[in-house]
Amino acid sequence: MNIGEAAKLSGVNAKLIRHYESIAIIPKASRSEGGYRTYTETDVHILSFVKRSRTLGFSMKEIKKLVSLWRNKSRASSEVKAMATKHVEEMEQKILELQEMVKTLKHLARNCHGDGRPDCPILNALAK
Amino acid sequence: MNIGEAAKLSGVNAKLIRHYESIAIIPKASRSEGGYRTYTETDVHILSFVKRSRTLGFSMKEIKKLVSLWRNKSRASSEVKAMATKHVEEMEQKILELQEMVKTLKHLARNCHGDGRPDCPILNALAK
DNA sequence: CTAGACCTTCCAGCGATTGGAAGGTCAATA
DNA sequence: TATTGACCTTCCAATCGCTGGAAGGTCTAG
Repeated sequence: MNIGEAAKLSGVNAKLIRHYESIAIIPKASRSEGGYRTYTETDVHILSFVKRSRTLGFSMKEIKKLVSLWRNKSRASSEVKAMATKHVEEMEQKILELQEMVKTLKHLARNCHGDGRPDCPILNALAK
Repeated sequence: MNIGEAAKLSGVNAKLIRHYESIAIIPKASRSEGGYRTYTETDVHILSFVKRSRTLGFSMKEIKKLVSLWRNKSRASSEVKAMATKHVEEMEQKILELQEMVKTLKHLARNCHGDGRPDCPILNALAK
């Protein structure tokens, strides 16, 4: 199948598929006589894998590793689990940071009358 | 004062100060005879403002607006409050997404024995 | 007078896309 | 058969918020 159909089936758009190939996330597609990239079910499978990994917030670097672990039959689970755990920790940290920001801003917004009057507590606080 | 001292006082490094000037977040600094940028207390104040706004996760575009609102005496609080509220909503959305990812990955990791054995549930799930 | 600490501009890269331009290929219809 | 138009190709540029380096100018202390 051509890139368009692979895109449709995997949910990864054609532009991005080419990009993933260029940064070696996925193997180089074979080509038709006319120079079109051709894809198999397996390729679509890999693309779906990449997409789902992105959905879970893994970086492309991590995904590259995950894909290679997945493509290798060995599939040593220890490394994968370590990556997942580390990633979870990073996301939990990020959540804490965001929650802190939300808390601060909500507090500031509560004290801001939010009308045309000057003297906005939010700005005052930012200026500290 | 020179850029180095302004950096020290504001907590924004010199490179970034120049960058902020180049994208018009802060006004163009006046120059000494030798061509060095010179800063006042007020400039440092603005830089701190920018830094604190970044800490709270505002985008540079938003900060540009916030700085101009802050520099204008009028300081209509309605606009600021709206920005803050919108930003809070976006962050809360992001938190939900991250929590969803964490939940999924934690679930997967729990079922992964994490040793040398092949057949890793995390990879299997990603491949769906 | 010279060392070295500071400053200047410019250019290039990160990560993960997305967009556009300029052109080649393929399948169906006039 | 010719032509349309959907699809494909490559390459280059932009996004965002920095960060780094190179090559050079300025300032101050010894």
